[in-house]
Amino acid sequence: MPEHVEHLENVSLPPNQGDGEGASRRHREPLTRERILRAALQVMDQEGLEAVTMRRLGRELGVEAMSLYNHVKDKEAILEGILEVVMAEFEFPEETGDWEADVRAGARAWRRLMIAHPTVIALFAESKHPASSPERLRPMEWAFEILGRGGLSEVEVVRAFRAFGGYIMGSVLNEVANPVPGMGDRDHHAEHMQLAGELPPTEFPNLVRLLPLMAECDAEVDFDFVAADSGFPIKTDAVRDLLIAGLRAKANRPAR
Amino acid sequence: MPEHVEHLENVSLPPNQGDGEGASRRHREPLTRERILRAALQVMDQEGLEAVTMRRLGRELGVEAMSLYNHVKDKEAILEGILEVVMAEFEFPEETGDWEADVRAGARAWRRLMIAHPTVIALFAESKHPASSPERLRPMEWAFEILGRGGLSEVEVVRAFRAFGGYIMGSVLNEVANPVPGMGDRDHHAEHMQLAGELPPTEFPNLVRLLPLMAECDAEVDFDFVAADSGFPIKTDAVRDLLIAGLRAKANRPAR
DNA sequence: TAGTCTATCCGTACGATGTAAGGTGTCAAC
DNA sequence: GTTGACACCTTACATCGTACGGATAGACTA
Repeated sequence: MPEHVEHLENVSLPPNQGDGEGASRRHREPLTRERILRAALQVMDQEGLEAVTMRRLGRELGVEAMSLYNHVKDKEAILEGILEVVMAEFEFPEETGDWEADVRAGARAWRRLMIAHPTVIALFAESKHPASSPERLRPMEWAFEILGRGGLSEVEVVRAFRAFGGYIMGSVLNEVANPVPGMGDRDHHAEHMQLAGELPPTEFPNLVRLLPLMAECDAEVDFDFVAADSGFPIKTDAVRDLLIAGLRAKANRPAR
Repeated sequence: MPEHVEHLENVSLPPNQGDGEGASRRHREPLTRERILRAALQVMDQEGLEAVTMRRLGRELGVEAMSLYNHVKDKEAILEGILEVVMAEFEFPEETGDWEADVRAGARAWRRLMIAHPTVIALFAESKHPASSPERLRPMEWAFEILGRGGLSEVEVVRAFRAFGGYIMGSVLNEVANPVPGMGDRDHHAEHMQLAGELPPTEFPNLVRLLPLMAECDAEVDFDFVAADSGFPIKTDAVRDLLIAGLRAKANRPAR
Protein backbone atom coordinates (compact mmCIF):
# COMPACT_ATOMS: atom_id res chain seq x y z
CA MET A 1 0.00 0.00 0.00
CA PRO A 2 2.58 2.63 0.91
CA GLU A 3 4.41 2.35 -2.35
CA HIS A 4 1.17 2.78 -4.15
CA VAL A 5 0.56 6.05 -2.33
CA GLU A 6 4.01 7.31 -3.22
CA HIS A 7 3.37 6.49 -6.80
CA LEU A 8 0.19 8.43 -6.61
CA GLU A 9 1.71 11.58 -5.20
CA ASN A 10 4.62 11.55 -7.57
CA VAL A 11 2.52 11.20 -10.63
CA SER A 12 -0.61 13.14 -9.83
CA LEU A 13 0.83 16.28 -8.27
CA PRO A 14 3.52 17.47 -10.65
CA PRO A 15 4.86 20.64 -8.97
CA ASN A 16 3.28 20.03 -5.62
CA GLN A 17 4.85 18.89 -2.39
CA GLY A 18 3.40 19.32 1.09
CA ASP A 19 3.33 22.92 2.17
CA GLY A 20 5.14 24.32 5.20
CA GLU A 21 2.39 24.50 7.76
CA GLY A 22 1.27 20.92 7.37
CA ALA A 23 -2.23 21.85 8.42
CA SER A 24 -3.68 19.62 5.70
CA ARG A 25 -1.56 16.99 4.10
CA ARG A 26 -3.47 16.96 0.87
CA HIS A 27 -3.84 20.61 0.17
CA ARG A 28 -4.58 20.08 -3.51
CA GLU A 29 -7.46 22.38 -4.13
CA PRO A 30 -10.58 20.31 -4.20
CA LEU A 31 -12.09 19.24 -7.45
CA THR A 32 -15.24 21.05 -8.38
CA ARG A 33 -17.66 21.26 -11.24
CA GLU A 34 -16.36 24.72 -12.02
CA ARG A 35 -12.76 23.59 -12.28
CA ILE A 36 -13.73 20.64 -14.44
CA LEU A 37 -15.72 22.75 -16.85
CA ARG A 38 -13.04 25.38 -17.08
CA ALA A 39 -10.41 22.75 -17.85
CA ALA A 40 -12.71 21.15 -20.40
CA LEU A 41 -13.30 24.45 -22.16
CA GLN A 42 -9.59 25.16 -22.27
CA VAL A 43 -8.74 21.77 -23.72
CA MET A 44 -11.49 22.11 -26.27
CA ASP A 45 -10.42 25.57 -27.35
CA GLN A 46 -6.82 24.57 -27.72
CA GLU A 47 -7.00 21.06 -29.10
CA GLY A 48 -10.47 20.57 -30.42
CA LEU A 49 -13.47 18.59 -29.34
CA GLU A 50 -12.05 15.12 -29.69
CA ALA A 51 -9.31 15.96 -27.19
CA VAL A 52 -11.91 16.42 -24.48
CA THR A 53 -11.81 13.04 -22.82
CA MET A 54 -12.42 11.99 -19.25
CA ARG A 55 -8.90 10.70 -18.74
CA ARG A 56 -7.45 13.79 -20.34
CA LEU A 57 -9.44 16.10 -18.10
CA GLY A 58 -8.36 14.05 -15.11
CA ARG A 59 -4.73 14.39 -16.09
CA GLU A 60 -5.26 18.10 -16.58
CA LEU A 61 -6.60 18.39 -13.04
CA GLY A 62 -4.17 16.01 -11.36
CA VAL A 63 -6.86 13.48 -10.69
CA GLU A 64 -8.03 10.13 -11.95
CA ALA A 65 -10.75 10.01 -14.58
CA MET A 66 -13.30 8.43 -12.32
CA SER A 67 -13.04 11.20 -9.77
CA LEU A 68 -14.76 13.53 -12.17
CA TYR A 69 -17.95 11.55 -11.76
CA ASN A 70 -18.32 12.89 -8.24
CA HIS A 71 -19.05 16.29 -9.68
CA VAL A 72 -20.65 15.68 -13.04
CA LYS A 73 -23.08 13.04 -14.13
CA ASP A 74 -21.79 12.29 -17.57
CA LYS A 75 -19.41 13.31 -20.23
CA GLU A 76 -22.44 14.77 -21.89
CA ALA A 77 -23.01 16.85 -18.79
CA ILE A 78 -19.52 18.22 -19.17
CA LEU A 79 -20.22 19.15 -22.76
CA GLU A 80 -23.43 20.87 -21.79
CA GLY A 81 -21.48 22.50 -19.01
CA ILE A 82 -19.00 23.92 -21.47
CA LEU A 83 -21.86 25.58 -23.26
CA GLU A 84 -22.95 27.00 -19.95
CA VAL A 85 -19.51 28.42 -19.23
CA VAL A 86 -19.24 29.94 -22.67
CA MET A 87 -22.64 31.53 -22.44
CA ALA A 88 -21.65 32.96 -19.09
CA GLU A 89 -18.84 34.74 -20.88
CA PHE A 90 -21.28 36.68 -23.02
CA GLU A 91 -20.55 40.36 -22.51
CA PHE A 92 -23.82 42.19 -22.33
CA PRO A 93 -23.32 45.49 -24.13
CA GLU A 94 -24.28 48.66 -22.35
CA GLU A 95 -27.71 49.66 -23.45
CA THR A 96 -27.76 53.00 -25.16
CA GLY A 97 -31.47 53.44 -25.57
CA ASP A 98 -31.01 53.55 -29.32
CA TRP A 99 -32.77 50.39 -30.41
CA GLU A 100 -30.80 49.84 -33.57
CA ALA A 101 -27.49 50.45 -31.86
CA ASP A 102 -28.39 48.01 -29.12
CA VAL A 103 -29.38 45.29 -31.55
CA ARG A 104 -26.20 45.87 -33.48
CA ALA A 105 -24.08 45.70 -30.34
CA GLY A 106 -25.82 42.52 -29.26
CA ALA A 107 -25.17 40.87 -32.59
CA ARG A 108 -21.55 41.88 -32.43
CA ALA A 109 -21.12 40.59 -28.88
CA TRP A 110 -22.64 37.27 -29.85
CA ARG A 111 -20.36 37.00 -32.80
CA ARG A 112 -17.32 37.80 -30.68
CA LEU A 113 -18.27 35.01 -28.33
CA MET A 114 -18.62 32.49 -31.13
CA ILE A 115 -15.30 33.52 -32.65
CA ALA A 116 -13.58 33.20 -29.29
CA HIS A 117 -14.80 29.61 -28.94
CA PRO A 118 -15.47 28.34 -32.44
CA THR A 119 -15.81 24.74 -31.40
CA VAL A 120 -18.95 25.39 -29.41
CA ILE A 121 -20.77 25.53 -32.70
CA ALA A 122 -20.13 21.83 -33.11
CA LEU A 123 -21.36 21.45 -29.57
CA PHE A 124 -24.55 23.28 -30.41
CA ALA A 125 -24.99 21.15 -33.48
CA GLU A 126 -24.75 17.97 -31.44
CA SER A 127 -26.44 19.05 -28.25
CA LYS A 128 -29.50 16.96 -27.58
CA HIS A 129 -31.25 19.29 -25.19
CA PRO A 130 -32.10 22.90 -25.93
CA ALA A 131 -30.81 24.01 -22.55
CA SER A 132 -29.53 22.24 -19.50
CA SER A 133 -29.35 25.21 -17.21
CA PRO A 134 -30.91 28.67 -17.01
CA GLU A 135 -27.48 30.29 -17.13
CA ARG A 136 -27.17 29.16 -20.67
CA LEU A 137 -30.26 31.11 -21.58
CA ARG A 138 -29.45 34.49 -20.08
CA PRO A 139 -28.13 36.01 -23.32
CA MET A 140 -31.22 34.75 -25.10
CA GLU A 141 -33.42 36.40 -22.52
CA TRP A 142 -31.51 39.62 -22.99
CA ALA A 143 -31.86 39.41 -26.76
CA PHE A 144 -35.59 38.93 -26.47
CA GLU A 145 -35.74 41.88 -24.13
CA ILE A 146 -33.85 44.17 -26.49
CA LEU A 147 -35.65 43.03 -29.59
CA GLY A 148 -38.98 43.47 -27.86
CA ARG A 149 -38.29 47.14 -27.20
CA GLY A 150 -38.43 47.92 -30.89
CA GLY A 151 -42.17 47.55 -31.05
CA LEU A 152 -42.18 44.13 -32.68
CA SER A 153 -44.97 41.72 -31.97
CA GLU A 154 -44.19 38.63 -29.94
CA VAL A 155 -44.03 36.39 -32.97
CA GLU A 156 -41.86 38.88 -34.72
CA VAL A 157 -39.45 38.96 -31.82
CA VAL A 158 -39.11 35.22 -32.05
CA ARG A 159 -38.57 35.37 -35.77
CA ALA A 160 -36.11 38.20 -35.52
CA PHE A 161 -34.16 36.26 -32.94
CA ARG A 162 -34.05 33.26 -35.21
CA ALA A 163 -32.97 35.33 -38.15
CA PHE A 164 -30.16 37.05 -36.29
CA GLY A 165 -29.01 34.05 -34.36
CA GLY A 166 -29.12 31.99 -37.48
CA TYR A 167 -27.18 34.45 -39.51
CA ILE A 168 -24.42 34.95 -36.97
CA MET A 169 -24.17 31.29 -36.12
CA GLY A 170 -24.06 30.35 -39.74
CA SER A 171 -21.49 32.89 -40.78
CA VAL A 172 -19.18 31.82 -37.99
CA LEU A 173 -19.78 28.21 -38.92
CA ASN A 174 -18.87 29.01 -42.50
CA GLU A 175 -15.73 30.75 -41.50
CA VAL A 176 -14.29 28.24 -39.06
CA ALA A 177 -14.18 25.14 -41.17
CA ASN A 178 -11.10 24.12 -39.23
CA PRO A 179 -12.22 23.26 -35.71
CA VAL A 180 -8.79 23.37 -34.17
CA PRO A 181 -7.74 26.98 -34.06
CA GLY A 182 -4.11 27.51 -33.25
CA MET A 183 -3.21 27.64 -36.89
CA GLY A 184 -5.53 30.14 -38.36
CA ASP A 185 -5.79 31.71 -41.78
CA ARG A 186 -2.50 30.65 -43.30
CA ASP A 187 -3.41 27.03 -43.25
CA HIS A 188 -6.89 27.65 -44.43
CA HIS A 189 -5.72 29.86 -47.21
CA ALA A 190 -3.18 27.32 -48.38
CA GLU A 191 -5.76 24.58 -48.38
CA HIS A 192 -8.15 26.68 -50.41
CA MET A 193 -5.46 27.59 -52.87
CA GLN A 194 -4.41 24.01 -53.33
CA LEU A 195 -8.00 22.93 -53.75
CA ALA A 196 -8.55 25.61 -56.36
CA GLY A 197 -5.47 24.38 -58.18
CA GLU A 198 -6.71 20.82 -58.31
CA LEU A 199 -10.17 21.69 -59.56
CA PRO A 200 -10.93 21.14 -63.24
CA PRO A 201 -11.21 24.75 -64.42
CA THR A 202 -13.73 24.05 -67.14
CA GLU A 203 -16.18 22.53 -64.71
CA PHE A 204 -15.55 24.92 -61.84
CA PRO A 205 -14.60 28.25 -63.37
CA ASN A 206 -16.16 30.35 -60.64
CA LEU A 207 -14.68 28.35 -57.82
CA VAL A 208 -11.22 28.46 -59.31
CA ARG A 209 -11.51 32.21 -59.58
CA LEU A 210 -13.23 32.95 -56.28
CA LEU A 211 -11.96 30.36 -53.84
CA PRO A 212 -8.68 32.16 -53.21
CA LEU A 213 -10.65 35.33 -52.61
CA MET A 214 -12.70 33.51 -50.06
CA ALA A 215 -9.74 32.73 -47.91
CA GLU A 216 -8.33 36.19 -48.27
CA CYS A 217 -11.08 38.55 -47.43
CA ASP A 218 -11.55 39.24 -43.80
CA ALA A 219 -14.68 37.71 -42.44
CA GLU A 220 -15.03 40.43 -39.87
CA VAL A 221 -15.51 42.83 -42.73
CA ASP A 222 -17.94 40.43 -44.32
CA PHE A 223 -20.03 40.55 -41.27
CA ASP A 224 -20.53 44.24 -41.73
CA PHE A 225 -20.49 44.10 -45.52
CA VAL A 226 -20.45 47.83 -45.83
CA ALA A 227 -20.61 49.79 -49.02
CA ALA A 228 -20.83 53.42 -48.20
CA ASP A 229 -23.03 54.62 -51.00
CA SER A 230 -25.37 52.26 -52.63
CA GLY A 231 -28.41 54.27 -53.42
CA PHE A 232 -30.44 51.79 -51.45
CA PRO A 233 -32.72 53.49 -48.96
CA ILE A 234 -31.12 51.83 -45.96
CA LYS A 235 -28.53 53.70 -44.01
CA THR A 236 -25.80 51.15 -44.45
CA ASP A 237 -26.42 47.94 -46.26
CA ALA A 238 -24.39 45.66 -44.12
CA VAL A 239 -26.09 42.32 -44.29
CA ARG A 240 -26.71 42.55 -40.63
CA ASP A 241 -28.00 46.05 -41.00
CA LEU A 242 -30.32 44.88 -43.71
CA LEU A 243 -31.93 42.70 -41.15
CA ILE A 244 -32.12 45.53 -38.68
CA ALA A 245 -33.61 47.90 -41.17
CA GLY A 246 -36.17 45.35 -42.20
CA LEU A 247 -37.16 44.83 -38.63
CA ARG A 248 -37.39 48.53 -37.98
CA ALA A 249 -39.68 48.92 -40.91
CA LYS A 250 -41.80 46.13 -39.54
CA ALA A 251 -41.91 47.75 -36.15
CA ASN A 252 -42.81 51.19 -37.38
CA ARG A 253 -45.62 49.99 -39.57
CA PRO A 254 -47.37 47.17 -37.80
CA ALA A 255 -49.11 45.04 -40.35
CA ARG A 256 -52.50 46.50 -41.00
CA MET B 1 -12.63 -24.61 -41.39
CA PRO B 2 -15.93 -25.76 -42.90
CA GLU B 3 -17.87 -25.04 -39.76
CA HIS B 4 -16.42 -21.60 -39.73
CA VAL B 5 -17.76 -20.99 -43.20
CA GLU B 6 -21.17 -22.20 -42.17
CA HIS B 7 -21.11 -19.83 -39.29
CA LEU B 8 -20.25 -17.10 -41.69
CA GLU B 9 -23.09 -17.75 -44.07
CA ASN B 10 -25.64 -18.15 -41.34
CA VAL B 11 -24.75 -14.96 -39.60
CA SER B 12 -23.68 -12.65 -42.37
CA LEU B 13 -26.27 -13.40 -45.00
CA PRO B 14 -29.59 -13.20 -43.24
CA PRO B 15 -32.09 -14.11 -45.98
CA ASN B 16 -29.57 -15.47 -48.40
CA GLN B 17 -28.88 -19.04 -49.39
CA GLY B 18 -27.06 -20.12 -52.53
CA ASP B 19 -29.00 -19.36 -55.66
CA GLY B 20 -30.21 -21.93 -58.15
CA GLU B 21 -27.66 -21.66 -60.90
CA GLY B 22 -24.62 -21.97 -58.67
CA ALA B 23 -22.51 -19.99 -61.05
CA SER B 24 -21.00 -18.02 -58.16
CA ARG B 25 -21.38 -19.37 -54.68
CA ARG B 26 -21.00 -15.96 -53.05
CA HIS B 27 -23.42 -13.88 -55.00
CA ARG B 28 -23.73 -11.22 -52.33
CA GLU B 29 -23.48 -7.99 -54.23
CA PRO B 30 -19.97 -6.68 -53.80
CA LEU B 31 -19.19 -4.02 -51.27
CA THR B 32 -18.42 -0.64 -52.74
CA ARG B 33 -17.69 2.87 -51.59
CA GLU B 34 -21.11 3.92 -52.85
CA ARG B 35 -22.96 1.29 -50.86
CA ILE B 36 -21.00 2.11 -47.75
CA LEU B 37 -21.68 5.82 -47.98
CA ARG B 38 -25.34 5.29 -48.69
CA ALA B 39 -25.69 3.03 -45.69
CA ALA B 40 -23.80 5.52 -43.55
CA LEU B 41 -26.06 8.34 -44.58
CA GLN B 42 -29.12 6.31 -43.85
CA VAL B 43 -27.94 5.31 -40.40
CA MET B 44 -26.99 8.88 -39.64
CA ASP B 45 -30.32 10.27 -40.77
CA GLN B 46 -32.28 7.75 -38.78
CA GLU B 47 -30.27 7.35 -35.60
CA GLY B 48 -27.92 10.25 -35.40
CA LEU B 49 -24.22 10.73 -35.80
CA GLU B 50 -23.02 8.59 -32.90
CA ALA B 51 -24.76 5.56 -34.39
CA VAL B 52 -22.44 5.69 -37.39
CA THR B 53 -19.83 3.21 -36.37
CA MET B 54 -17.67 0.88 -38.39
CA ARG B 55 -19.12 -2.26 -36.86
CA ARG B 56 -22.62 -0.92 -37.27
CA LEU B 57 -22.10 -0.13 -40.93
CA GLY B 58 -20.64 -3.56 -41.39
CA ARG B 59 -23.69 -5.17 -39.83
CA GLU B 60 -25.89 -3.01 -42.02
CA LEU B 61 -24.10 -4.31 -45.11
CA GLY B 62 -23.79 -7.92 -44.01
CA VAL B 63 -20.06 -7.63 -43.68
CA GLU B 64 -17.42 -7.41 -41.00
CA ALA B 65 -16.19 -3.99 -39.89
CA MET B 66 -12.70 -4.40 -41.25
CA SER B 67 -13.96 -5.13 -44.73
CA LEU B 68 -14.96 -1.53 -45.06
CA TYR B 69 -11.32 -0.55 -45.07
CA ASN B 70 -10.91 -2.09 -48.49
CA HIS B 71 -13.03 0.70 -49.91
CA VAL B 72 -12.50 3.69 -47.64
CA LYS B 73 -9.40 4.89 -45.90
CA ASP B 74 -10.84 5.99 -42.62
CA LYS B 75 -13.93 6.56 -40.66
CA GLU B 76 -13.28 10.20 -41.33
CA ALA B 77 -13.31 9.42 -45.03
CA ILE B 78 -16.76 7.95 -44.58
CA LEU B 79 -17.93 11.10 -42.84
CA GLU B 80 -16.53 13.26 -45.61
CA GLY B 81 -18.14 10.87 -48.03
CA ILE B 82 -21.52 11.41 -46.43
CA LEU B 83 -21.14 15.10 -47.10
CA GLU B 84 -20.34 14.24 -50.68
CA VAL B 85 -23.45 12.11 -51.06
CA VAL B 86 -25.65 14.76 -49.52
CA MET B 87 -24.25 17.46 -51.72
CA ALA B 88 -24.88 15.25 -54.71
CA GLU B 89 -28.53 15.27 -53.73
CA PHE B 90 -28.75 19.02 -54.20
CA GLU B 91 -31.49 19.70 -56.70
CA PHE B 92 -30.37 22.46 -58.96
CA PRO B 93 -33.41 24.60 -59.68
CA GLU B 94 -34.26 25.37 -63.25
CA GLU B 95 -32.87 28.73 -64.14
CA THR B 96 -35.56 31.20 -65.08
CA GLY B 97 -33.36 34.06 -66.17
CA ASP B 98 -34.89 36.19 -63.44
CA TRP B 99 -31.95 36.78 -61.16
CA GLU B 100 -33.93 37.27 -57.99
CA ALA B 101 -36.08 34.26 -58.62
CA ASP B 102 -33.03 32.10 -59.24
CA VAL B 103 -31.30 33.23 -56.08
CA ARG B 104 -34.48 32.62 -54.14
CA ALA B 105 -34.88 29.15 -55.63
CA GLY B 106 -31.27 28.32 -54.86
CA ALA B 107 -31.65 29.37 -51.26
CA ARG B 108 -34.77 27.30 -50.95
CA ALA B 109 -33.16 24.24 -52.50
CA TRP B 110 -30.23 24.52 -50.15
CA ARG B 111 -32.52 24.80 -47.21
CA ARG B 112 -34.52 21.78 -48.30
CA LEU B 113 -31.34 19.78 -48.47
CA MET B 114 -30.28 20.78 -44.97
CA ILE B 115 -33.71 20.01 -43.58
CA ALA B 116 -33.68 16.60 -45.23
CA HIS B 117 -30.38 15.74 -43.54
CA PRO B 118 -30.13 17.92 -40.46
CA THR B 119 -27.22 16.03 -38.97
CA VAL B 120 -24.88 17.05 -41.75
CA ILE B 121 -24.68 20.40 -40.04
CA ALA B 122 -22.81 18.74 -37.21
CA LEU B 123 -20.62 17.14 -39.82
CA PHE B 124 -19.88 20.51 -41.35
CA ALA B 125 -19.09 21.88 -37.95
CA GLU B 126 -16.55 19.14 -37.30
CA SER B 127 -15.17 18.64 -40.77
CA LYS B 128 -11.47 19.35 -40.82
CA HIS B 129 -11.06 19.89 -44.52
CA PRO B 130 -13.07 22.38 -46.56
CA ALA B 131 -13.67 19.85 -49.29
CA SER B 132 -12.49 16.33 -49.92
CA SER B 133 -13.89 15.95 -53.39
CA PRO B 134 -15.00 18.25 -56.21
CA GLU B 135 -18.48 16.73 -56.13
CA ARG B 136 -19.02 18.32 -52.80
CA LEU B 137 -18.42 21.73 -54.32
CA ARG B 138 -20.75 21.60 -57.29
CA PRO B 139 -23.63 23.42 -55.59
CA MET B 140 -21.20 26.08 -54.46
CA GLU B 141 -19.97 26.53 -57.98
CA TRP B 142 -23.53 26.88 -59.13
CA ALA B 143 -24.29 29.43 -56.42
CA PHE B 144 -21.30 31.50 -57.44
CA GLU B 145 -22.43 31.30 -61.03
CA ILE B 146 -25.94 32.48 -60.28
CA LEU B 147 -24.88 35.19 -57.87
CA GLY B 148 -22.33 36.46 -60.35
CA ARG B 149 -24.99 37.05 -62.96
CA GLY B 150 -26.52 39.80 -60.90
CA GLY B 151 -23.71 42.17 -61.64
CA LEU B 152 -21.99 41.85 -58.30
CA SER B 153 -18.26 42.28 -58.08
CA GLU B 154 -16.16 39.23 -57.28
CA VAL B 155 -15.74 40.14 -53.66
CA GLU B 156 -19.42 40.84 -53.39
CA VAL B 157 -20.25 37.44 -54.79
CA VAL B 158 -18.11 35.86 -52.12
CA ARG B 159 -19.72 37.94 -49.43
CA ALA B 160 -23.19 37.31 -50.69
CA PHE B 161 -22.51 33.61 -50.71
CA ARG B 162 -21.32 33.75 -47.14
CA ALA B 163 -24.31 35.77 -46.07
CA PHE B 164 -26.81 33.42 -47.66
CA GLY B 165 -25.07 30.24 -46.74
CA GLY B 166 -24.60 31.48 -43.24
CA TYR B 167 -28.17 32.50 -42.80
CA ILE B 168 -29.65 29.28 -44.10
CA MET B 169 -27.17 27.09 -42.28
CA GLY B 170 -27.74 28.97 -39.08
CA SER B 171 -31.49 28.96 -39.23
CA VAL B 172 -31.54 25.23 -39.83
CA LEU B 173 -29.05 24.75 -37.02
CA ASN B 174 -31.28 26.76 -34.73
CA GLU B 175 -34.29 24.76 -35.64
CA VAL B 176 -32.93 21.27 -35.32
CA ALA B 177 -31.59 21.32 -31.80
CA ASN B 178 -32.50 17.65 -31.59
CA PRO B 179 -30.11 15.77 -33.86
CA VAL B 180 -32.14 12.60 -33.99
CA PRO B 181 -35.18 13.34 -36.09
CA GLY B 182 -37.77 10.60 -35.92
CA MET B 183 -39.65 12.40 -33.21
CA GLY B 184 -40.06 15.88 -34.47
CA ASP B 185 -41.87 18.87 -33.10
CA ARG B 186 -43.91 17.27 -30.36
CA ASP B 187 -40.90 16.35 -28.34
CA HIS B 188 -39.22 19.63 -28.95
CA HIS B 189 -42.31 21.52 -28.03
CA ALA B 190 -42.74 19.60 -24.82
CA GLU B 191 -39.16 20.18 -23.82
CA HIS B 192 -39.48 23.88 -24.45
CA MET B 193 -42.68 24.05 -22.48
CA GLN B 194 -41.18 22.23 -19.56
CA LEU B 195 -38.12 24.42 -19.64
CA ALA B 196 -40.26 27.53 -19.67
CA GLY B 197 -42.14 26.19 -16.68
CA GLU B 198 -38.98 25.65 -14.66
CA LEU B 199 -37.53 29.05 -15.36
CA PRO B 200 -37.71 31.68 -12.64
CA PRO B 201 -40.23 34.06 -14.19
CA THR B 202 -38.83 37.19 -12.56
CA GLU B 203 -35.42 36.62 -14.08
CA PHE B 204 -36.59 35.33 -17.43
CA PRO B 205 -39.88 37.04 -18.17
CA ASN B 206 -39.37 37.17 -21.91
CA LEU B 207 -38.25 33.57 -22.20
CA VAL B 208 -41.16 32.31 -20.18
CA ARG B 209 -43.49 34.20 -22.44
CA LEU B 210 -41.82 33.51 -25.78
CA LEU B 211 -40.28 30.06 -25.49
CA PRO B 212 -43.55 28.25 -26.11
CA LEU B 213 -44.09 30.44 -29.14
CA MET B 214 -40.70 29.42 -30.40
CA ALA B 215 -41.61 25.79 -30.55
CA GLU B 216 -44.97 26.52 -32.06
CA CYS B 217 -44.36 28.72 -34.99
CA ASP B 218 -43.42 26.99 -38.16
CA ALA B 219 -39.85 27.52 -39.08
CA GLU B 220 -40.63 27.20 -42.75
CA VAL B 221 -42.69 30.31 -42.42
CA ASP B 222 -39.89 31.97 -40.48
CA PHE B 223 -37.65 31.41 -43.38
CA ASP B 224 -39.87 33.52 -45.51
CA PHE B 225 -40.96 35.83 -42.74
CA VAL B 226 -43.59 37.43 -44.83
CA ALA B 227 -45.79 40.30 -43.88
CA ALA B 228 -47.85 41.28 -46.82
CA ASP B 229 -47.96 44.99 -46.39
CA SER B 230 -45.28 46.65 -44.42
CA GLY B 231 -44.70 49.93 -46.15
CA PHE B 232 -41.09 49.01 -46.56
CA PRO B 233 -39.85 49.52 -50.09
CA ILE B 234 -38.95 45.91 -50.63
CA LYS B 235 -41.33 43.64 -52.41
CA THR B 236 -41.68 41.17 -49.62
CA ASP B 237 -39.67 41.56 -46.49
CA ALA B 238 -38.86 37.98 -45.89
CA VAL B 239 -35.53 37.95 -44.15
CA ARG B 240 -34.12 36.12 -47.08
CA ASP B 241 -35.64 38.58 -49.46
CA LEU B 242 -34.12 41.39 -47.48
CA LEU B 243 -30.77 39.97 -48.36
CA ILE B 244 -31.74 39.62 -51.98
CA ALA B 245 -33.05 43.14 -52.19
CA GLY B 246 -29.91 44.49 -50.60
CA LEU B 247 -27.79 42.64 -53.06
CA ARG B 248 -29.84 43.83 -55.98
CA ALA B 249 -29.40 47.39 -54.84
CA LYS B 250 -25.70 46.76 -54.66
CA ALA B 251 -25.66 45.28 -58.11
CA ASN B 252 -27.66 48.02 -59.78
CA ARG B 253 -25.61 50.79 -58.32
CA PRO B 254 -22.02 49.62 -58.20
CA ALA B 255 -20.18 51.55 -55.53
CA ARG B 256 -18.79 54.66 -57.12
C1' DT C 1 -8.33 10.73 22.33
C1' DA C 2 -10.64 7.31 19.99
C1' DG C 3 -14.29 6.07 16.86
C1' DT C 4 -17.61 6.62 13.31
C1' DC C 5 -19.65 9.11 9.19
C1' DT C 6 -19.55 10.98 4.80
C1' DA C 7 -17.58 12.95 0.84
C1' DT C 8 -14.03 12.42 -2.18
C1' DC C 9 -10.82 9.93 -4.67
C1' DC C 10 -8.41 5.72 -6.59
C1' DG C 11 -8.00 0.99 -8.94
C1' DT C 12 -9.84 -2.39 -11.51
C1' DA C 13 -12.73 -4.01 -15.00
C1' DC C 14 -16.06 -4.33 -18.88
C1' DG C 15 -17.99 -3.32 -23.22
C1' DA C 16 -17.50 -0.58 -27.35
C1' DT C 17 -14.81 2.01 -30.43
C1' DG C 18 -11.18 2.73 -34.57
C1' DT C 19 -7.85 0.25 -36.84
C1' DA C 20 -3.10 -2.42 -37.63
C1' DA C 21 -1.57 -7.11 -39.10
C1' DG C 22 -2.18 -11.20 -41.09
C1' DG C 23 -5.09 -15.23 -42.44
C1' DT C 24 -8.54 -17.39 -45.80
C1' DG C 25 -11.36 -17.79 -49.59
C1' DT C 26 -12.68 -16.96 -54.72
C1' DC C 27 -11.78 -15.95 -59.35
C1' DA C 28 -9.06 -14.78 -63.70
C1' DA C 29 -5.01 -15.55 -66.23
C1' DC C 30 -1.50 -18.43 -67.34
C1' DG D 1 -3.09 -26.98 -61.96
C1' DT D 2 -0.52 -22.95 -60.24
C1' DT D 3 -0.33 -18.29 -59.21
C1' DG D 4 -1.60 -14.00 -58.31
C1' DA D 5 -4.79 -10.32 -57.02
C1' DC D 6 -8.44 -9.09 -54.47
C1' DA D 7 -12.32 -9.13 -51.15
C1' DC D 8 -13.33 -10.57 -46.96
C1' DC D 9 -12.55 -12.39 -42.21
C1' DT D 10 -10.21 -13.05 -37.59
C1' DT D 11 -7.54 -11.63 -34.01
C1' DA D 12 -5.50 -8.14 -31.26
C1' DC D 13 -4.56 -3.66 -29.22
C1' DA D 14 -4.99 1.04 -27.52
C1' DT D 15 -8.36 4.11 -26.02
C1' DC D 16 -12.81 5.50 -24.88
C1' DG D 17 -16.97 6.07 -21.26
C1' DT D 18 -18.27 4.34 -17.03
C1' DA D 19 -20.07 0.65 -13.27
C1' DC D 20 -18.40 -1.09 -8.95
C1' DG D 21 -16.01 -1.37 -4.73
C1' DG D 22 -12.15 -0.26 -1.75
C1' DA D 23 -9.21 3.41 0.36
C1' DT D 24 -8.51 7.95 2.60
C1' DA D 25 -9.39 12.29 4.43
C1' DG D 26 -11.71 15.82 7.47
C1' DA D 27 -15.76 16.56 10.51
C1' DC D 28 -18.44 15.12 14.07
C1' DT D 29 -19.57 12.44 18.18
C1' DA D 30 -18.31 10.47 22.57
